[in-house]
Amino acid sequence: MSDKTICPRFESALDILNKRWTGLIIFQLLEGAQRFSTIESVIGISGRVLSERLKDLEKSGIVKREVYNETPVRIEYSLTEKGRALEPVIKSIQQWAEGWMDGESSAK
Amino acid sequence: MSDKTICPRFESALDILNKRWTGLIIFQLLEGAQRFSTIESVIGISGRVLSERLKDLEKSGIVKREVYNETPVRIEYSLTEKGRALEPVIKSIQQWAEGWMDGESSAK
DNA sequence: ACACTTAGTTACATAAAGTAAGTTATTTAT
DNA sequence: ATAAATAACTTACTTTATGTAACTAAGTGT
Repeated sequence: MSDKTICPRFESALDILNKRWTGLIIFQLLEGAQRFSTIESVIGISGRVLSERLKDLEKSGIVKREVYNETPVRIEYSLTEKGRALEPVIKSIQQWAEGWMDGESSAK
Repeated sequence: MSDKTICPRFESALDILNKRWTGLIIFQLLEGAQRFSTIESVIGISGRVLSERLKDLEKSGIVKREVYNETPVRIEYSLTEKGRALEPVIKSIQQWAEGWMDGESSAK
């Protein structure tokens, strides 16, 4: 009731995007549908958190989960239209990174 | 030595941007230089974390800290050129948010 | 001396993320 | 038939990050 918020939509967008790993997951899925274990090993996230993030992203309509009954089962995650609409965001971060980051040294 | 990274610059950019509060702090500073207590109350971050974030952002050259010896002392934080270069990123998030988020319901 | 203001910091509590082993279901190997 | 393998998770437990609230330092005003 006293939650003053400077820009509600922007802030709820950040609630999603500003979580650890979300950016990389979306970046990775922009390459196309991928399975759990691929994402896990490519971006180096733990299975526990990847599972959690994918559920969050599915719930917010950014990611779609599809089951293929092959053997062993294949489950693929891909971006929805809403998710693909994030491409300009990712691209703008990339452009900034190319212009201003020096690959090596950084915060951490 | 085994840290496979899909895009080093992009990932180090995310190391900074993808931290909680960083997006909002930059959004807020795009309005102009501001003091600690203003940022703290406007975005609703705790002093402990704000202090930590501002130091990180200063270290990565995104934010500049300036001391004015008035009384009581006034300290202003503002964006450097590198920081202002993030405006397109913030704008693209805003555009996405306007097109795809519905102000209210969202991931918690 | 005492209170007030800004800009922090410190100590402690809670929440989020990392690690590694376990689960379920199905298939292939022995 | 039993054992091992694989994918996609989940569970239990540890470590790290964030939140809360009280406290410090320096300068002014009363």
